Amino acid sequence: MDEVMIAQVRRFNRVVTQQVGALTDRFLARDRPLGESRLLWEIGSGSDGRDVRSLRTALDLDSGYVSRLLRSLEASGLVTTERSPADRRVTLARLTEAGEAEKDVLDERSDELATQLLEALNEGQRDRLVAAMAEVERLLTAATVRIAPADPEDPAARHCLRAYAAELNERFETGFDPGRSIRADAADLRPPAGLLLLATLHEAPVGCGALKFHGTEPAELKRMWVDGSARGLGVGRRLLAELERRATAAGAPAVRLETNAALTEAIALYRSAGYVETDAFNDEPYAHHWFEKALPPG
Amino acid sequence: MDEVMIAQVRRFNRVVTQQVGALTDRFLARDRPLGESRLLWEIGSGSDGRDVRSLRTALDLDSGYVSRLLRSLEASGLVTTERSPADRRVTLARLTEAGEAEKDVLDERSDELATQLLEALNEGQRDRLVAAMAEVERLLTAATVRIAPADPEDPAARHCLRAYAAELNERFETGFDPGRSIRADAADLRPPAGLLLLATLHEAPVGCGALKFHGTEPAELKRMWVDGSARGLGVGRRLLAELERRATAAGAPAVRLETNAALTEAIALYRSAGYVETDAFNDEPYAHHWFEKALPPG
DNA sequence: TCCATTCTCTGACTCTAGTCAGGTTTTTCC
DNA sequence: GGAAAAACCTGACTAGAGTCAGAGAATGGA
Repeated sequence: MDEVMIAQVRRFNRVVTQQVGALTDRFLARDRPLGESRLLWEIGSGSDGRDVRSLRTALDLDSGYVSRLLRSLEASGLVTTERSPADRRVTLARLTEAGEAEKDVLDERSDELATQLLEALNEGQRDRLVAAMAEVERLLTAATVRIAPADPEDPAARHCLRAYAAELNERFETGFDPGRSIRADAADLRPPAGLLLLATLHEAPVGCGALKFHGTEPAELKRMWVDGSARGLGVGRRLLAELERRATAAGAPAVRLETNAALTEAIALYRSAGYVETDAFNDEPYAHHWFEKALPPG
Repeated sequence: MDEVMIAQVRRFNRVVTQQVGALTDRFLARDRPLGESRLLWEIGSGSDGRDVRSLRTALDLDSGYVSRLLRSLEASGLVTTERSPADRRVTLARLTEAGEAEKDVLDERSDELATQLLEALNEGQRDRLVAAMAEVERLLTAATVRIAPADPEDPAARHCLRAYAAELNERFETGFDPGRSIRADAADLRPPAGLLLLATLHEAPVGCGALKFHGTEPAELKRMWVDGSARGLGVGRRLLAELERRATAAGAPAVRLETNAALTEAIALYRSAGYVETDAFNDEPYAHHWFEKALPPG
């Protein structure tokens, strides 16, 4: 890695944590511990109440700690809690009117902070700053996406596979019925028969991709999907590259896939990654295009 | 201010402080309180020792607190302190060999963190991230520069005025002797005769600019200077705009200035800000060009 | 010389943040 | 139905971060 780049990243980290980080904290904490403000903010204005479990994972806090913070917010009249009717073990937290007002104040202060930052700049600088911030945010998010194998029965993986099917059903002119399509069960996507890669951002699943191995025959690419919120971050490309690496490692001479004409971005991705359209190598009813890419010998 | 911009800045703040801030802290604190690591880092590798006072202002910490942190670092053998020979009230802190080694470890971890961030991206994304980070850093720094009037005898102002003279002396072919130039004493740059604006980044002075008023005659622009470290941030332009605003407020119909041909960036700035070259209106020996700009009636 | 100021240190605190080990109530799975 | 797991809560702690008042030594200015 280039030293100049590393130095730039470090300088950025220092400047940003000092200027933005410190300010943000100072603005958020107003006569109240920072933890409480953050929790207040995170509970947000959902009318249904936010379950404590999701608060814990979102803020990465100890369950006892969150419980105590909630008690304290309740004591100040900013939050109410109740047990969920659906599962009476889980607690739902909800902002009171005073809590909403307090959150609005935090919002305002946050806006104020941002405005103050922008005000010192002229219009051209402002535009460039905002554009650069968007770029940094996007790429930092992209850099945070982790790709790792997962079991197809794992809840996060199942979420992705369901979302995949739902999206196909929405986008295909004919809809999509998994029963009519060539099957790829959990067992097919689990080593040694195949494998499934999961892309996660923080703890949330944002994409997947799978392989079915066929010994010394080409491996089949399956279940490529990226969540809408994570598109444009290069997740698909990274999944594809990692799948190819693993196919090579498993001894496959090539990767094959079939796809539907409605999936234009996917097709563009395959082409730009070096996949070449070939004759149909199976009778998948939903497919319009078949692609193949030779792998370097592993 | 545009709502979209504000929203982007806020999103940036959230994402970046979470990802960068949290990581940085985690990396810096290794079996040692974060405060100590930060202090260790800030003391740095100067062979002369760092005076405790400057550490306090740099980290914005209570004097008692810093003292305690230093004791603790001393106890771990990472730092030595001694009284300054010049002023035996001030303490100088210096890293021991073990302290240097520890700082190197922190450096390495910081590099590692940056590398890890970049590694998840492909080459194109990496280049774009680094470029955007540089832009954000630069503009964030620019936005942090504050411009305010100051007394010409104030230490920070004197620093700027000295630096101004030193730079002219260096850049003018003939050198610069303030005695031969038209005078602008402290009294001339203090209301109501005139005024001095100071640009500061955090607490450090990085630029200045002054006006001498002449009743209903054009005001004279004097002592425009920007520190090398702050060039390219639009500080000069902001100083100029603010001086014009204040000249208008003081009832001046125009602003005039003379300048030397060696100061090419300054001349470019004046032209692009709407200044027009005129005949010589004084006999300043160091001047090659005279400019004037009409002000809107205040 | 003497008085105000500067610089640092110490002691005595407070508060926030966070951890850990149970314990209770529900729910789920077999 | 019963055991295991999940979700949350409480109590008891620890450590870090920081504040404040005051003391002592050195310095600078009148």
